[in-house]
Amino acid sequence: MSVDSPRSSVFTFQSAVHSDHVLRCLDEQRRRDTLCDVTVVVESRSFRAHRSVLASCSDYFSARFSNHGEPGVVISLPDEVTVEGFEPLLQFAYTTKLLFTKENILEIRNCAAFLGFKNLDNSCFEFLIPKFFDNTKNATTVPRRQCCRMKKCPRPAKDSLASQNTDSDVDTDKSTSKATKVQEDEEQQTRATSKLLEQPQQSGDDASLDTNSQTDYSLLCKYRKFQMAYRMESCGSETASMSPATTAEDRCPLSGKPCTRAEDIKDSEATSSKYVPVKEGCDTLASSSPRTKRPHSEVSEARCCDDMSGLGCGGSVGPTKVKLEDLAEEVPVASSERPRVAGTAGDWGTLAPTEAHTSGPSGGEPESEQATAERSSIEQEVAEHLAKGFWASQGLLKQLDLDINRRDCPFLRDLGAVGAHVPNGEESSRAQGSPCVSSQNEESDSLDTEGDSESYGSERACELPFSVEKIASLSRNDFQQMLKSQCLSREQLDYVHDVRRRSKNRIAARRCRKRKLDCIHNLEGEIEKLRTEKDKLTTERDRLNQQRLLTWQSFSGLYEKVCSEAALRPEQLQVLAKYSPSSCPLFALLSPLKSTSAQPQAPTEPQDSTCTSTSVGLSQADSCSGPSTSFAVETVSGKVQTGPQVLSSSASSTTSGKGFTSSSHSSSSSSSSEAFGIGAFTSMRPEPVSKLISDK
DNA sequence: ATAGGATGTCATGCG
DNA sequence: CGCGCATGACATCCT
Repeated sequence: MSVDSPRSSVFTFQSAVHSDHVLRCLDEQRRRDTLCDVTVVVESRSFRAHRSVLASCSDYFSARFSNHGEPGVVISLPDEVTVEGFEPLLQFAYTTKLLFTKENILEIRNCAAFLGFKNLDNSCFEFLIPKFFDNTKNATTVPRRQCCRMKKCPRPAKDSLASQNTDSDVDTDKSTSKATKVQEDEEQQTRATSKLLEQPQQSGDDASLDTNSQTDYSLLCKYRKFQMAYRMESCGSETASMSPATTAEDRCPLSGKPCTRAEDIKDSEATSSKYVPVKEGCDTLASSSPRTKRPHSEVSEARCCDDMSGLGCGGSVGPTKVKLEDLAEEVPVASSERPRVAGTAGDWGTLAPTEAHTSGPSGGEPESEQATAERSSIEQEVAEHLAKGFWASQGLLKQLDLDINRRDCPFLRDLGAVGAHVPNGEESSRAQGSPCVSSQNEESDSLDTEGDSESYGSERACELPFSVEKIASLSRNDFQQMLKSQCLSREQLDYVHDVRRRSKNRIAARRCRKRKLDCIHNLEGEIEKLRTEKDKLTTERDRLNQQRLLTWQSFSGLYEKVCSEAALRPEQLQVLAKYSPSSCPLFALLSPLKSTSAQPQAPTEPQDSTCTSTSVGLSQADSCSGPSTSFAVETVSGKVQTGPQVLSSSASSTTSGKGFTSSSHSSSSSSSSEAFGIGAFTSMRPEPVSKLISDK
């Protein structure tokens, strides 16, 4: 919208939300199947959509629709496109958000390539796929594709995934320009890639396994002195199990989907010790030039190095053809660099501990700190990469775009949403109004938890030859060995131990808090469950009461009928009542005689033996009602309708039945009144009564 | 300005 | 005895 001013100046107002709004409306329409003019059939599943939207996003659809002018067209996609891959893409088309998991990223990528989906930065796939699937491999064999692509660095021929991906990406680009023509090629690529990625896919399964394995831990027990938590944690440290939240909430900060951490965690043991210093070394390189003034390309390159270092890229990379690991291992951080490196927001070395935050509120299994750090570092790295790609693709990653908050980046926004600290030059998501690039220096000192001023100030003073995170992440033995290998002063030793203690404690505190939260959540769930159960039981009780009343009334009618037909005299009735439980409706018939109200308005509860009356103790019977009697009532009601054959067996099988029968014949004052409990009530059936009467 | 959440740190107890 | 962990308490920062 533009408005002409009185003077010839032209002002432009550009809505920042308009496009979002339009897209949102389109998505809404799609969901409601409003104004949709195409049905896309994928694997026998139909998706309604707008041709214009699809065509805008996909060369494939664009080409297809150009041949179908009429609305209401149904397009069946070839087998190469699967629901698993297409659905996220469709969602992306309408929401700009691509939800992916480690499991479906390949499928999405293949579908995107096939369909020529635009604006899905290939570098995302380039980055994500190897990140997801190659991490368990020897890190040094995994090239950082973004670097390598540009530099065409040599790759091990066996690193099929990487090379394949790279090649595929090229094809993807191709397909973007002429999707319909490269379908065959794409198919081949797809198949080849899938084949080659079989192994990685397994790692994905592992991840899911781990995910599942951790869903069954009870936080409630943790609450009780955290016993279970303790057990699970010790377990989780080994199995790298994740939280149930992950589960649910412990989703990848990038996508809201379950993360790949399990895999990452698994090899964290193997990589973490290397991982951190490598980053440092790389960062040392990266930080050798002024961060703020570095053009984006350089930033990316530096980042690329970082990323690569994370992967342990052994190939030559980018502008700095240095084997980073060697650098990190061999070059002790100079005192002049160290503080900056450590305190710099972009320091990968500070990443691991910081990232442990990501596991915090998202819930989940207490992980080993290394596992957490490692897993999180992957997530962070992925997020960072995606963020870069996002900004770059949006043309926002420029020095001048100081008003772009990292929050505007979907990846980092999500990352921040889970409480993650964002490492690197870009300050943490907490920082307000922070420019995504320009803040690198300004915020550099306030970044990492591990990089608090005190730590690094002291570290600077001590000039320690190793990083803080190394201090914290090493095992006890390794730590001791490292200390021995270094000739440290007393002050340095104290400081190192202090750092280690605080770091450990920090992580422990996180675990502790997370457990508490999980316990609270679990207890809430349990309360809700119990509440539901209570409601259910209350309803059941009411129903049973109602049924009991009806049963009692039915019995009363039957007894009355029988007695009237038999024309029993009051004495006979009393005799009969003598051997009947007070709960028997027979008493109702005696009420006129005894001038008591045996009333069914409050149906007499079948009583316990302790309150059974051998005489006509109606009032007693009333007073003996108890909650446990409802079962008996149900028994009665159930058997009343079962007929004589059941009744006879039931009566003869119960002691009360026997007592009733025998006493009726002997007319002895049976002391078996105690037997007139539930069973007695159960045995009080019309048939025995009539039999008794007839016997009489 | 203030409340509340998140996080780090310290002290303490336990294994 | 040293160490790691769990946890309560407190401080600080941030929203």
